[in-house]
Amino acid sequence: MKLNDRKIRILEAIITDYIATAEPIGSRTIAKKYDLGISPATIRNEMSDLEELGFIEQPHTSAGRVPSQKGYRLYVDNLMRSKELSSEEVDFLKNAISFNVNRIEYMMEQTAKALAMLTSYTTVVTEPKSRKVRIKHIQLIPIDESEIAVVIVLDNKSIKNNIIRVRNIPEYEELNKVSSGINSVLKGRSIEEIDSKAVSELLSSLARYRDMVTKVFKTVISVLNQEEDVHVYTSGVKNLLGFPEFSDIAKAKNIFRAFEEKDMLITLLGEGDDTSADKIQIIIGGENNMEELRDCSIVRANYRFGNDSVGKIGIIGPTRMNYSQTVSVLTEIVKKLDSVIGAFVDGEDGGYDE
Amino acid sequence: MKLNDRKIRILEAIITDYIATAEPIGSRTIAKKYDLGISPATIRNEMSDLEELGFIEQPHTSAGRVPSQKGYRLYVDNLMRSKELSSEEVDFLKNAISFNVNRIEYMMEQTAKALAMLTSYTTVVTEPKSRKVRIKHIQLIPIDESEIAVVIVLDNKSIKNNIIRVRNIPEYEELNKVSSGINSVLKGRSIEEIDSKAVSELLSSLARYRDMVTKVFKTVISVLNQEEDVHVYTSGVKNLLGFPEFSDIAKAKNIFRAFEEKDMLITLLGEGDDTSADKIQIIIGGENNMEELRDCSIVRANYRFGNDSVGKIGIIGPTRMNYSQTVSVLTEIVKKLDSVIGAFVDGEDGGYDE
DNA sequence: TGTTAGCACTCATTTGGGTCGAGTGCTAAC
DNA sequence: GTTAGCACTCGACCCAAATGAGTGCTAACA
Repeated sequence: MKLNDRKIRILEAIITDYIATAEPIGSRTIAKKYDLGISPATIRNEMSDLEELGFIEQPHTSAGRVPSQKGYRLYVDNLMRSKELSSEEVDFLKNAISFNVNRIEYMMEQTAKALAMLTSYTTVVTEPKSRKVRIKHIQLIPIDESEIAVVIVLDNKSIKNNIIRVRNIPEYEELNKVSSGINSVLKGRSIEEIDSKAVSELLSSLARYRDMVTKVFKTVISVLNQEEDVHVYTSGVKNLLGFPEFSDIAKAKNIFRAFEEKDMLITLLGEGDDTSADKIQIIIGGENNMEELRDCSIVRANYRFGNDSVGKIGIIGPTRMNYSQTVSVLTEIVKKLDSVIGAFVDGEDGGYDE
Repeated sequence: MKLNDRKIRILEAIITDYIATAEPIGSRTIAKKYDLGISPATIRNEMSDLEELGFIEQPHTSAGRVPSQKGYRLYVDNLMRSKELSSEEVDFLKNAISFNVNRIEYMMEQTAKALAMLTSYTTVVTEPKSRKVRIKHIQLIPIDESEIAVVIVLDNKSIKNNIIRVRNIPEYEELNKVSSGINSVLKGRSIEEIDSKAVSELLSSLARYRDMVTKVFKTVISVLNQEEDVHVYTSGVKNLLGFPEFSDIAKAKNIFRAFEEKDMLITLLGEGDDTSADKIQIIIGGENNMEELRDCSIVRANYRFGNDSVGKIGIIGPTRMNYSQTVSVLTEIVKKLDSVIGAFVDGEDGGYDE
């Protein structure tokens, strides 16, 4: 049996309609609503074939057909036409997000929110993360008699800090010298580039502060390894409650459980991941391996931060989500983020704030 | 009409039962389940009185009675017996939360999660915040040719940082001197204690770096004013979906909307607030002014951080929530937090980590 | 040979009536 | 003041019939 042009047109009609209405659709309705120039009976025959081919299925005997996972896949890969964003939508995104790279967490939070509002699905955004991040500067700051703060400036513009407790804290000037010593060894290096010989030399030359310096190194390593958990911003979870497929409370609860588990979200965004890929990826229904999210699809993308580090954005909706619009919105936002962040990292963006 | 002892016992029975079952309760059931030594008919008469007094109400003519807001209020204020936590519960809290004050955000997140699990309601926790926070130290760190990081150590153990862009950045040594100058003026001060004369003197003595220093002060002010938005940790939102009162999707969606609005949560935790109060506060049903949360009650408390700054914890459940258990759990956790944080701030807690 | 009209059949959903039972209020007797 | 008895109310539940959207099959048509 061949998937001829007419079958494809019918399949497209079924998917379009189902995306819009969430109701199974029958032959008569297709004939009436979509001008295919053939009668319901013919459509019935074709639908019977489409079902046999696995592109659509029937919830129960006397109901219409709905697209199957395989059907959506065909649609997404071959049929879907990309949709231009309306100027209102572009404006909305521009106004809803303050592209202020100094407050990157805030920006990501706003991005999540804006996407959730625009698509009326759920949005998940992770902070950018890099394996090759380098140290720009390390500074030790005294807090009180028994504590100092270790401030680590990274070359991806983020600043991490941690408090450590040590027994004897040197005077301010002295502490600055220790800072300098540590900097001389670590500055400009990524985790793989740390020279362990230089480190142990430094340790012996600063024997008086051995305890402290060891702790500092420990902190640095843990920061570079990004052991601390990455932030995840979620928005619009409530949106899903509006869709009829989740009006069953039990189902809804299941999905919500997934959204409360940060680890799950991270796997969801990372699964089968090709970090270098610039392309938007679409994961349909059961293609993700999470039982809880079997009735959901995910449209996700990476955004660049500098040359090397990437964050992820995912938009999660019902399987019959509006893929075309979602892809457009996501493309737009990733482009915007890339350009804003890129300009910032390159220093092209003048913008000395007053 | 007087609220005699017998009426109170009946009211208590109604509330206890309704909290457990979420079903309206009738006179016969009370007579059977609770050994009050009177017949259903008598109970009926008393219930009729209780209804007239406004402590209970009838969803519809042929149903039993449910407690009214006024009824819960009476119960919470006068009738409720405080319940000891079981040792399992205490253990659970102890194990679920790693009381590590160096990672305060993490600790708060865990606290929210643990409370949500233990109570099976929703928990909201805000970071501690203080109006009288003082500066302990300020450090300027060079990032590149056009940017420096301003790191501000506060006396509540938190460290804030911000990147500012400036045109001409002095050498490292010179920058340290500027840091020192700024410190001499700001160290140990809260926002109200900043000496504006000293500031302007400093500004003129550092005329070369006027632009930079001005920006640093601006940053400091904004940090001290805590203009940046406070973190809120929420956990267990999905739990509410398990309660029959929210099995109506529309209602659930409404509530979820509230939980996605950070501002709403903050108001919720802060409303009619007495920051100095150590007491646990209970807000029943419509007593909060949020339409969305009319069917919810909130049990909330402040926890201290140092002498002066406070964070808030709120547990949100259906109006018929188990007030007694919730109060106990919350009391326990606040006590624990106060002691952990207190010990840390006072430096009594030795704990030099190895 | 592909298309279509016609028809019997299926089955989820809706509708309406009937019963059940939990609960009430009232009255009269204790 | 308490209780037994009774009529009444009304939501919940069940069941059967009606509805209608949809199908598959067959036979006629172009």
